[in-house]
Amino acid sequence: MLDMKYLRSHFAEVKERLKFRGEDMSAFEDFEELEKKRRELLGQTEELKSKRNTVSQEVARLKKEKQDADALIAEMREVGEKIKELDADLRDTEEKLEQLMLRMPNIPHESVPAGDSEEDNVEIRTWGNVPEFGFEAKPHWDLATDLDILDFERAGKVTGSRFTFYKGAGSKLERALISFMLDLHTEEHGYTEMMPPYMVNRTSMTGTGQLPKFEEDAFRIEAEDYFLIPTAEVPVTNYHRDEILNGEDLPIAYAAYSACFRSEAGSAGRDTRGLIRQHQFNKVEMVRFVKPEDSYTELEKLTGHAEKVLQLLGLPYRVLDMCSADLGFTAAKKYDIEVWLPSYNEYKEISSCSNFEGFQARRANIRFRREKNGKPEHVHTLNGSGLAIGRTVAALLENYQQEDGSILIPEVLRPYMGGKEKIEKK
RNA sequence: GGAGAGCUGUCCGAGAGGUCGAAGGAGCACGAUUGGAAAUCGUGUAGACGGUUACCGCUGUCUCAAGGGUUCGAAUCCCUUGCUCUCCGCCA
Repeated sequence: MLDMKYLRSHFAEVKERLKFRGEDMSAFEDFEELEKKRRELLGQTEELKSKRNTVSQEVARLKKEKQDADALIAEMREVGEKIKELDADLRDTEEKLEQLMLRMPNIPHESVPAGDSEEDNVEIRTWGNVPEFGFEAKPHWDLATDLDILDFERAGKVTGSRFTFYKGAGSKLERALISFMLDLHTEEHGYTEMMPPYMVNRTSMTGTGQLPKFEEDAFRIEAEDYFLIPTAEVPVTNYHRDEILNGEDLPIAYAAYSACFRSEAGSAGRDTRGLIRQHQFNKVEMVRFVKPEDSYTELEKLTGHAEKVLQLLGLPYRVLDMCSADLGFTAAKKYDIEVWLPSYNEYKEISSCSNFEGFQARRANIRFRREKNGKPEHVHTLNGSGLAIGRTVAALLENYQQEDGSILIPEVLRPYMGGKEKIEKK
């Protein structure tokens, strides 16, 4: 959510910035009028309440002195009715204003490149060498099925499409990657490990920006009105919802493993094979709560932490600076990290590192105090995948495949794989 | 799932229709005292949203789990929801 006071005084400017990201502003045209109406109603009702308060004290005094207060009480009864009316009107106006605000996307940072589509994202660096195979390389779904380490078919029977069973060395590899990434982030990068709930309530989903606009992307538990988390970002960011943090404790950094659930509404027909687009996948997520003035250096740091995982795994990747059209609803600035995927013969997103500035902090009411008795300010929040595990498995299988269909295990993972050097057919 | 108890400020805890943003402690901050500390004493110690303002500030409204209701007036009475605790049942 944007800052209401800022919006009030810079509405024209904000409109320009949001048009820059391709947002249709017609839905927000009512903002100024609603905002003005809100303040008018607030002024009126507060004035009456003030009157009621003073007169009520007067009534108390008269009664104490055994004097007649009936006239005042009658008068206040009317005032009470009027207040009730105004309050109802005010509530209605505030509700409309809030709904509007909750659907207004974040303002892009000035460094965000202009663009109309994902074509305009800017590649800012690449790392590693794209492998060249002296044989016909296979996609990971074929490799994995041959090795009997993934079973998409039976998952289809047991649940439905876009699910999988990990099996044997495949399951162990998934587990190894989770442990490896968590250990790296906690031991080398200073994160505190966390395992969050996989279901959250509506308030949490609204806090991080998945709701109200993107409800169809999430799985919902109807009986409780809970949502399966699409990413650990949701529970972990909301961990500090409605809190005032101690400025000295910032930055606060959490690394959380969780399963993630996405309905993939609107993705029918895309990436139908393999691990790339599943309804359920594992991910290690990094979340940072920082001071506003630090958030852009923090974003570089966070992105570096995600890149480090790929470097240690020896997987070639590139980093993209997301253009104005591809920023997503909540981010002010976003880098995507894409790993090389031989089966696609291109780079494919494996991590997304974002600076939300105060956008989530305002929604979720996460603040901090610089000094003991200082005024609370909103923190800036950031998060990034470090990394999506399923896609990492896909990349490992494809990039480390051998001619005989076996998979070489990168050195850093071997301690987590019982010392095993390769995955091969039994 | 059944029965019961509770939810007040950073924490503990009073409060039972008007004088309550809320007694009293503790904690914390600052000051006095001290060679320094402990102890002691003094002072201070919410947030949101408006108005006003160059700034310090001043001022109004709201907030005692959340939302609604009764009343001239609600922390206090009523209703709904959430959460916590105890006992029973079921259970990884």
